[in-house]
Amino acid sequence: MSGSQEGTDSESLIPPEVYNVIKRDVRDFFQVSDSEGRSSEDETPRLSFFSRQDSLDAVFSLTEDRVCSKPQDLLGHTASFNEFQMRAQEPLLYEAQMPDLKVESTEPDELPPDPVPATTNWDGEHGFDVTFPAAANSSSGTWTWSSPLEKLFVEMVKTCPFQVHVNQHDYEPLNIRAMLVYTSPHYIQFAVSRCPHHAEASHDSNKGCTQNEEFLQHIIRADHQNARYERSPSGRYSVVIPLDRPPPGTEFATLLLQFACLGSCPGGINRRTTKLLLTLETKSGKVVGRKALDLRICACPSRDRRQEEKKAEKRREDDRSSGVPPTKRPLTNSNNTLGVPLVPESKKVQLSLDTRPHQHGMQGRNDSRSNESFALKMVSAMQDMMQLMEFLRQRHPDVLNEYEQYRALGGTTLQHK
Amino acid sequence: MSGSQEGTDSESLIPPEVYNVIKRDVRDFFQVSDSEGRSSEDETPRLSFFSRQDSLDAVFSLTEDRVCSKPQDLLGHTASFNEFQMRAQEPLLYEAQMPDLKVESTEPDELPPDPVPATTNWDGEHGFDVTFPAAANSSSGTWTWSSPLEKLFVEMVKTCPFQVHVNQHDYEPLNIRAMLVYTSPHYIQFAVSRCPHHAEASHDSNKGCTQNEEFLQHIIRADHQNARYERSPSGRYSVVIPLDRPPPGTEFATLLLQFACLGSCPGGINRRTTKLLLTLETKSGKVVGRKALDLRICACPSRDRRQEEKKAEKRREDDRSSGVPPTKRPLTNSNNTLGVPLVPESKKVQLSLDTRPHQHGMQGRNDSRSNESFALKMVSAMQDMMQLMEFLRQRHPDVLNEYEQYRALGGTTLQHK
DNA sequence: AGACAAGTTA
DNA sequence: TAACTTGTCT
Ligand SMILES: [Zn+2]
Ligand SMILES: [Zn+2]
Repeated sequence: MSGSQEGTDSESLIPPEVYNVIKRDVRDFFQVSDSEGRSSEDETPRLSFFSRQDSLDAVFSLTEDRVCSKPQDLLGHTASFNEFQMRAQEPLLYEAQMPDLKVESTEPDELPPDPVPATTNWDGEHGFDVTFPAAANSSSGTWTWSSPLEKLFVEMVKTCPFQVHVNQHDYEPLNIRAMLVYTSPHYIQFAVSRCPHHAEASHDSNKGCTQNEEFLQHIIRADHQNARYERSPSGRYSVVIPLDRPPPGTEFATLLLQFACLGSCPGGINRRTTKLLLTLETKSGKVVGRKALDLRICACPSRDRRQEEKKAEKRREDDRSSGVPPTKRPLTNSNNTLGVPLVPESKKVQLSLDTRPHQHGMQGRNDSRSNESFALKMVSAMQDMMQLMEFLRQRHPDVLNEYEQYRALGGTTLQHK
Repeated sequence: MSGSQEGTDSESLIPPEVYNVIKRDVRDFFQVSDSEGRSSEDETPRLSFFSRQDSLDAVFSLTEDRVCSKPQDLLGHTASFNEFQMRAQEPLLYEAQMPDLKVESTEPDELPPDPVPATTNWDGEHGFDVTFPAAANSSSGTWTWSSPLEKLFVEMVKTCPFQVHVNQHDYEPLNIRAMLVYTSPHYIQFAVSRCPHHAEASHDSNKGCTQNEEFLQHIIRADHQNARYERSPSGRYSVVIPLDRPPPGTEFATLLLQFACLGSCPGGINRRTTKLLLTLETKSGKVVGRKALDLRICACPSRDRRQEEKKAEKRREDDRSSGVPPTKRPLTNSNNTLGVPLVPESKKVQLSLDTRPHQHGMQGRNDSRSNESFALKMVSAMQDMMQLMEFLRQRHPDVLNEYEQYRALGGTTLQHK
């Protein structure tokens, strides 16, 4: 622990409901465990904001150090982290808040390339969108789409149909590229590939396939004659499928994909959450649209969907009872607790703390508990830190690296334990 | 289904308790599933008496065809299959019944070699035995020995101490060889090796180890300076450790072993049960003692031990309520229902059916259910078939092959579905 | 679909 | 150690 604040104090100051909501959201967002990161079988995340050594308590006291060391009566905005998580999936909202940072309206070449692929939706001028057949949905067995979760659940190596919508009037020939990425900022840097077991040429799932060494590493398979399997220089696997024109009278073309590993595969995805990244590309490879879908490859799609939807319900319940409002709250420069303006570092961000009180009223219930405002302030601070990280990840991975080194060298403010 | 007997009939003729006990024992013994063998991820057992196509019902009607087609009032001996399974672990008993087939009292060279290693205990002239420290037992956490089950439960890559007893007065230098084998007759033919995930050189469990390609395949590791890792021509991995003399005043030497895969590893052991085979060998490699221990490598040894012991208790309960006596019953030529004398085929076994009524009284409760005698007869028949298989496996694998081909060609008596 | 199995997390 | 997760069996 650093400074004057004891780690256990931070917990005692927070009402348990709020504390639990914070814990829950940090866990889900980063996919770190309560005690010591994920199992030893994992790749070590390079981005170690919540490193192996940090218990959540330690992280919390760090937050206090940075944001709350001077007692103030901050009644910050209140929102749980999952709200932020949702925001990250809403580029339009994001863009509205940060006009300097048009993520998707410009050339894709401007985006941080391969190591950290963009996962924001962008319909583009072709009106790109992906939907699923309403029929057979949620009951068929081999796959099911959850609208409330916006998440697809599929069995391994079973064909799943994607309805690809592109403006009919446009006759430029286009491709769809499909790629998997990890959802968590901890893991998004790593390429998603098949586990050693399923990548063995002798495995059943590889019978009758091109016994190409590289192909065995591809989780995504396209049921299409002209599918082209690619491996990027950074090691990411994707498959490129020519976009067939929708049949006359139909407003979409159907894309057939399979996924050749389970989300639980040891040595592979290993229970990390994933997104399916579908990008619309010109024949020359220029990205003109993007859609990122949460994807879970599992043995029992319908059971797991039911389970996750129930869990999401419980989550909303907990939000309510902890006073954290479930409504989305756009983050702007005027309501963030970090004091770091939401502009890129290249534009001369001053990194000094800004601890001015925020004037936004509490949006949850305002009950009699004396610690409430502190607790909610904590939530806000954590939330902003996470958003900052996401921002850096997307815009300035180099800064994250720098930060990392800083921590590795035992930077005074952040050092603890 | 073959012949005049419908598969479903066989079930209806058997009291449910008895039927369930049969099913239970066949499943556990062969590790076949009720419907279609094990998961598709498996090696295909060459020995397919219960093949992928055979439901248990089909197998049952087969049994009737062969043994019970002529209605007879056979009140056969009654015993569940697990009794047989236990018998297989008792070579002395075995030998007493089949004096022509001294399994362990002769040169090991006479035994069916590598592809089917012997798993019978043999203390030999050195009084070879293996025990476990009584302390720390069942509570320590990383390993626990279950006396009732005669089974060792260990965590992966945790050191477990084996107390090796050898007559003190013998000064010949000896080795211990440790090897894993599958328990089920279906799988014992396959070498046990590490799963692809854990066999990757980059895996944590291989840090600081000889990065020898072969070593990565060894599940068993010995904490001993002079341990020698071997791979047999048939692909079985074992480790040979010089047997240290017991310290003066002690009657055993301590052998330290680790196991570098879980019993559940996909692409590896894959939930099949295993035995740890410890053989006492002279320096020239002659086997002079053997001990086979049931072994489960798992993440929660104590939980799983508790669970299996509870299950064994329930099993005895079911035996009792189904009228199948839990006592061991030696099988001899005079009480087997198969009509196949228990001598090797090389000694001119006639394979004709022998359906003479057996005079052995029922040993279980003799209640009013009309189907009881038929059901118990079924139990006997199945039991004998299983013993026959075990016998063939140990003594005449070539005959099993022949039988297999016979079935593959659609042998009339056995063919079904 | 429900129950079980077995690694992981709390 | 209990609860949860998630593949597999019934
Ligand atoms: Zn896999
Ligand atoms: Zn393994």
